[in-house]
Amino acid sequence: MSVTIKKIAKDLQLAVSTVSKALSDSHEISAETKARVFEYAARLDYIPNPYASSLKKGKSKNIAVILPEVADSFFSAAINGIEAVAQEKGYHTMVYLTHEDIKREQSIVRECRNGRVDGVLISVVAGDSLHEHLRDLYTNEVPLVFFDRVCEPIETARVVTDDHHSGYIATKHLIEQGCRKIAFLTMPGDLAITHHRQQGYEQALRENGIEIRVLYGTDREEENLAMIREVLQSADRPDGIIGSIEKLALQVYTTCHAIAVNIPRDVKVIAFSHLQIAALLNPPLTTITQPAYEMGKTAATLLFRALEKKQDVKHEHIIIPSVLVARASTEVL
Amino acid sequence: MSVTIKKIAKDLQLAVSTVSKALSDSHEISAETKARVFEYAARLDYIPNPYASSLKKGKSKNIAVILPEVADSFFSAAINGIEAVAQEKGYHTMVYLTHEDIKREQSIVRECRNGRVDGVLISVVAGDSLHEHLRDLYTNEVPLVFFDRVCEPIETARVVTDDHHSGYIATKHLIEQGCRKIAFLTMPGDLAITHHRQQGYEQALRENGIEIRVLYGTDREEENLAMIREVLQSADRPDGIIGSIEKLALQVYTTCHAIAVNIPRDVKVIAFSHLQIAALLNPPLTTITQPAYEMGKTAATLLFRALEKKQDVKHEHIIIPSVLVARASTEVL
DNA sequence: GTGAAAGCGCTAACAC
DNA sequence: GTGTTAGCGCTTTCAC
Repeated sequence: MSVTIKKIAKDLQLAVSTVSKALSDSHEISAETKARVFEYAARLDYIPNPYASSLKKGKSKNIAVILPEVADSFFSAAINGIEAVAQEKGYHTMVYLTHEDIKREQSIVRECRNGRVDGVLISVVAGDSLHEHLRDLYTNEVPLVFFDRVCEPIETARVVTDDHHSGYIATKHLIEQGCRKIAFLTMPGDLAITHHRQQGYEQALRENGIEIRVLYGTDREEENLAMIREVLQSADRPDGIIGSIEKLALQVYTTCHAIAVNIPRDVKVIAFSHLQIAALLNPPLTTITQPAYEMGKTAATLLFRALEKKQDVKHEHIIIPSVLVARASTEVL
Repeated sequence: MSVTIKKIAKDLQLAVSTVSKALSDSHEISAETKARVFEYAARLDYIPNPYASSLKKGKSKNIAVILPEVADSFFSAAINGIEAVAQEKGYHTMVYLTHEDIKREQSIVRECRNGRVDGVLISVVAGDSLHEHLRDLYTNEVPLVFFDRVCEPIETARVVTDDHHSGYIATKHLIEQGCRKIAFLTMPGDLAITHHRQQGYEQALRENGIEIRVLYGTDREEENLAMIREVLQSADRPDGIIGSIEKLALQVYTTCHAIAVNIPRDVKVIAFSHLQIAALLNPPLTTITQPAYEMGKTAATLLFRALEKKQDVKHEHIIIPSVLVARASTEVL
């Protein structure tokens, strides 16, 4: 068995409560006793049982990070930011992946409601508008922070990037580079983030009298590749494509390579992406780069404000700007 | 307050233990009572307090995944595999990042020793040979599985890829493509994984009477870029480079782009990498692709065998082969 | 400054 | 088939 307060108390001929207080450096305990306890605890390599104290205190020192997936470079970077803050604050990070499945999201969120975690950071699944499970968290007073993909009907803290504006400047960029037939490649469903990007796109097109053309991808890669191929080989092939999701943009690249459509000569491509190596692609990919690490860090910091300082952060809506990095994929030849 | 067994017992005029047994579907309890309990629990949306049961049962249903970082595509994919298995088994995944810092690794591992987690999956930090903290886990009977980066002196379950052989075939591949001055780019420190790759490299060179040339990177990107640049501009520039770490290989790409050294004409490049988009790079990068998702999944499965079936998996050393995918970066022009 | 005792929510041995 | 009870390891009143 591992060493407990009880054992320390017995060996040191002290009461359990005295040891407990000594270990938490209570002012009620004499310096001398504290020293004895600390020293002995260190000698036995005492590590407190987190469950006993969690049970008693009603807090776990755990946070949940619920993500659609982690293969994506955006979420990897975000985890980094979140975990960094959590570790600094002495919290533990539980990671859950929903794989874009609302059922999983629901059951995961449900499990977050009985003390296993003190707070939740979430980037919601795409494609569905159910959100009662999130509201329930809320009712159970588990602080909740949205980052990147928010669920708009739930009024709580959120950290996002300026998606509308990003969609707008991405589109303007293509127009400036001479594109006149610009397609917006996105996923179906009601993901606020892609909607906002699309709205920015549409606004820019409207201002320039250009026709709107939205293409929808699916979860299946082969289907997407076939669809993209068809579009690129069609008579009115777009001369510019905006990938609202990194994965989709890369599928455009794959297709172009496969059927020898030249980027940027035949079609210019810009992507919402967090890829570190966009510059190493063929051709280097113009990106709207989201501040993933920053967003993760900020979201976590917000959560800890709610947890530790009991501050109400419900109404904090933080927007961290993305930056457009122009590269060869949108160059005028 | 949230709903507890006590409340259900009181409302249903049953004993706490009866409710507890009913909820765990014990055969001691009548079907009728079970039904009443289940129904009422569902109606109140009862969620068991994990800490109470963990405290009592001495197990947490949590596992720890300790990684150097997560920005890397390899570890992202591995987390995916691990989390998938954990979720299926009803376990929770705690993710910890060491950022290659042995001190952090030590303190994280220490925290895993008092019941917070039932088992640990780890890919150890590079560059240091301290491992007493790992041995301690061991002594506390916390099952431990190494994946990818193992700590060899600790005799426990491990899931790795065939690094020696991979190093060997990577080198042979370069030789077959006509390279005669082949450099191995790696990190200093005693990481078994890079050592094995290096040994494979050295063996292939020895068999072909080619001189060994090992280049060491650091944690600082600028330093690496400067070093790589110097090597590429030197009189006896290598005609082939093996990146034993994905990041280093990409730094070679960055440098080549910057100083207009042509891959593969001037220098051929092959990398140990899990990049999905290696084919989209300029030029497409030849890789030794590690089965990251598989490795994560296998490691987790092994851990659960130890946890659930109490099987001794200490002596399981599973090797999952990597595959060489030849692309343009090693093409003969 | 220290100790005794209750109790967090749950489980499991044992009694009835 | 159901209830009583003790206790997991810790914190926190409240006595002394």
